[in-house]
Amino acid sequence: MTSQPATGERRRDADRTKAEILEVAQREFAQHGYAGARVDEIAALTRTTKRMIYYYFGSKERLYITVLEKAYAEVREVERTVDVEHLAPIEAIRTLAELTFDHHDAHRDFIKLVSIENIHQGEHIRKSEALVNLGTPVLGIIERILDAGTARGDFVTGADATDVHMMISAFCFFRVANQHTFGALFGRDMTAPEHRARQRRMVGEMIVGYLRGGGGDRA
Amino acid sequence: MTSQPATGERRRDADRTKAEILEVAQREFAQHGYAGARVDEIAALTRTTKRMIYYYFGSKERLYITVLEKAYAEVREVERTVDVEHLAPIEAIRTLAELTFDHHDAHRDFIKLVSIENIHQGEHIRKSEALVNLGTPVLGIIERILDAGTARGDFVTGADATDVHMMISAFCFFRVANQHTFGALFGRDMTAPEHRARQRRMVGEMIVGYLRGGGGDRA
DNA sequence: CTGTTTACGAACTAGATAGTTAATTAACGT
DNA sequence: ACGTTAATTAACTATCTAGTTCGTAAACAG
Repeated sequence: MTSQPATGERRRDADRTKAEILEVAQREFAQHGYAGARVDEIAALTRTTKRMIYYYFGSKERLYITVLEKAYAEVREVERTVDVEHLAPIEAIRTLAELTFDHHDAHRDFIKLVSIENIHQGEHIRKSEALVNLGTPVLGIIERILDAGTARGDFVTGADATDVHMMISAFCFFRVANQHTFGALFGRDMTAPEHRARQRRMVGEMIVGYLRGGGGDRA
Repeated sequence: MTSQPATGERRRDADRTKAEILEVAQREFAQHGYAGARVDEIAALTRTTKRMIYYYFGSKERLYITVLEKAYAEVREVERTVDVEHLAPIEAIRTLAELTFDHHDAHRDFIKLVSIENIHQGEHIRKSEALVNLGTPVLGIIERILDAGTARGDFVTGADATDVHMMISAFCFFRVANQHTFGALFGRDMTAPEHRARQRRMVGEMIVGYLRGGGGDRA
């Protein structure tokens, strides 16, 4: 019998140490911003020490970039498994919008990281080849839905896939990202349960209304 | 003849010192975030010293809150002078959306400050009575447009003013706030001139399409 | 012209913070 | 069993940063 406990609980385990650091770092960066997050605090919240952060990640910035990469990788994994193309175009785009809504609603930390990265003019995301090189599958999906819908005559606009993606993302992102200032100014927590279902319907109606051309003719 | 120069250029001028500090502070907070902004750097970029920042504002946090208050005050001033209610409901809401678009497009620093404030869970905005107490006039405007449109039968949805405001803001805010990550991932600078006019039309078509109920019936 | 107030600047400080050094020990192949 | 390497710890440091101390002089009222 060795000193090693049963279920892979080694005292020294590079993978689990790295994973734990990343998990805590994600929370801390999301909560305090890049400059506001403290390496000491991240270390204190793990079962390991600050030295390990530098051992595995080299610097605060590289740790942050790794957190970003991991967060985006998870998003892409979800997008990869989305299958809405068996639906009729209108239902397909509506479903995609609702899935985007659900995803944003469920991944608050990711949204904060994206906000933070934009405050810093995307200087870190640009340093990550992993992020810049890989495109996202979602644009292809939207493109095909748009083509099908236009062919059928369901969609009147010659809408652009990137624009449509932006429109959907904007709605889903905003209600989570700006919940605090919006709440303070308008006295409504957009992310509260009582608004969720209604707003989820809204994204679908918005995007379908737009694509059908309901706002098109100027009169 | 005194030593005082002609055009109000006194060597000591509390108002202009305060104003200069606020102006520089806004840029610095917007560019680096709350924690990332440096009081020393702000001071260095003014014609005065760090001591003056503490003399007039007391602390980094109070300086930041004052910057926020000033930024919001400017927005409210614009909103206050908006007059779209003489237009027919559809044109009124479309015009409001386009004005919101223009305003967000022109006030990048404001958008960054709002993003920063949300990263900090709105903890500073809540400390400002000036911001929490005063509502915004825009909700009233939208409400009246919605009522008029519903009465006429132009708008089918019993849409809520706050929701509509959110939908418009989301689109206008997102394309500016997230331009860097979006640009890095999709290779398109949403805020580039060549996309501006098209996206401006999009907001209007989106909101009108939604309010007319173009995405409503599920089929 | 003079005393008081308001505005200002230079230099300083205590504590925080990213990053390091160097010694230690667990794991693993042989 | 044993030497090598990978993983880990504790303590340290140089620098930065928000906030302060103290002294000075312009502006202004009488």
